[in-house]
Amino acid sequence: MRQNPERRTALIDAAIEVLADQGARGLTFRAVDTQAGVPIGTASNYFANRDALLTQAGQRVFQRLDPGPAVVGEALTLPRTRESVDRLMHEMVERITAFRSGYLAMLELRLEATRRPELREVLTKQIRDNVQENIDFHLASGMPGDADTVVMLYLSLNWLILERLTLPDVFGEDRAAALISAAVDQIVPPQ
Amino acid sequence: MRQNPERRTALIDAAIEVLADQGARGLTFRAVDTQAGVPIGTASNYFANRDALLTQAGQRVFQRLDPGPAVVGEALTLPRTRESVDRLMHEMVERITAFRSGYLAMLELRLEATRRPELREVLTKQIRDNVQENIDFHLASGMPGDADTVVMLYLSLNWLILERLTLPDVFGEDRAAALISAAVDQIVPPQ
DNA sequence: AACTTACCACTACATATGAAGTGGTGTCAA
DNA sequence: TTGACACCACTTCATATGTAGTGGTAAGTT
Repeated sequence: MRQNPERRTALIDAAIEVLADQGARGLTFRAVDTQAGVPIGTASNYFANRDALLTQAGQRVFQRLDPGPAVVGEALTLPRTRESVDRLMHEMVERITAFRSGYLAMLELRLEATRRPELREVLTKQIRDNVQENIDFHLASGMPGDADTVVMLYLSLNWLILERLTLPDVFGEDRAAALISAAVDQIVPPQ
Repeated sequence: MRQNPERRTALIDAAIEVLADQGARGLTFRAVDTQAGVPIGTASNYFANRDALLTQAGQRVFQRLDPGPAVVGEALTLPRTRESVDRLMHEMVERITAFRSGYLAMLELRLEATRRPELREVLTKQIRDNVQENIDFHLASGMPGDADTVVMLYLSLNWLILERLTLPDVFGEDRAAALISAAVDQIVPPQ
């Protein structure tokens, strides 16, 4: 098992692209090698088997989806209004939508998780923590709404993103943007 | 190309199971033959290629998810209250969740649609019509809420189902059920 | 400066899996 | 007897995996 961390990360990122492009079943050592532009056999030297590749890709997607301290810090300076929530939700959806391959890879992994208990555990923990973080942050920020509000936004906006990334013409570009605001309007309680 | 319609339907239903079990990439003629319990080569005699199998599976899932006149008729006898909406949503989620393989197959097809324009068109039309039917039905039923209400329920409950079917332990069984009601509470306007 | 050790990139091979398609045979019914 | 279908076998092709082996480079040692 090789150690070089940059190369390792590059391979995992390549794996994410492969997942998005070709699906979970298309994720092979060779496909990752090709995507990463490294010689055949390299990925095989870095990961014991496909499972390792899958779980590490799952973790990496979350790592890359993390908004980072800049965004979080900025959010805390906003007034505690529904308008601020609206703005934050737009930002979040755009940020996630922009990482198309990551989101699609995540969906592939979810489906793969129905067949692989180990992967399922890893993903369950990640998602659970992620939801909880969102709830904690929302409550700490003093924005209007409770834990259920956050969960509802999580549910509806996730499917909205899925819809945009898989069947963009179901709702058009504009309608999808309007639906973000509609979600906030309906879900976040008046102050 | 063979004609026998029962056998054809049986093969498409087998394809749905294969999609759910093994993913889009696992959908091969042989896998369908095996799943359907027919001799190798049969599916190949009924469908010109994989694309035909995929698109027909997509249509079939919707066909099988259709609630049927009994449910629709009953819904129209309900009082026009938020409680009725709550009940209908529970029914719908249960009905869809019960057809696990169909829903998972649908998700596989969505992801596959990112790579296949033809499939994408078919699915886009199906989903669009489906959403529109839901809106029309809701408005015709006189239940509280407008078109946006229906869309929001569509978004949030779909992701809730996805969560239950792929990572059931993120929200437990009970919490998931409670979230259906929470969605209705937050999204359907007071009367 | 020469030697040693460890790590890594890359290549190549042995093996396995499984898919597609086609053509042929048997069977039943009109 | 002719046509449609079910079933089966064989060929061809494509692609995966895991591992062994080769050579290069960098760092530390004597």
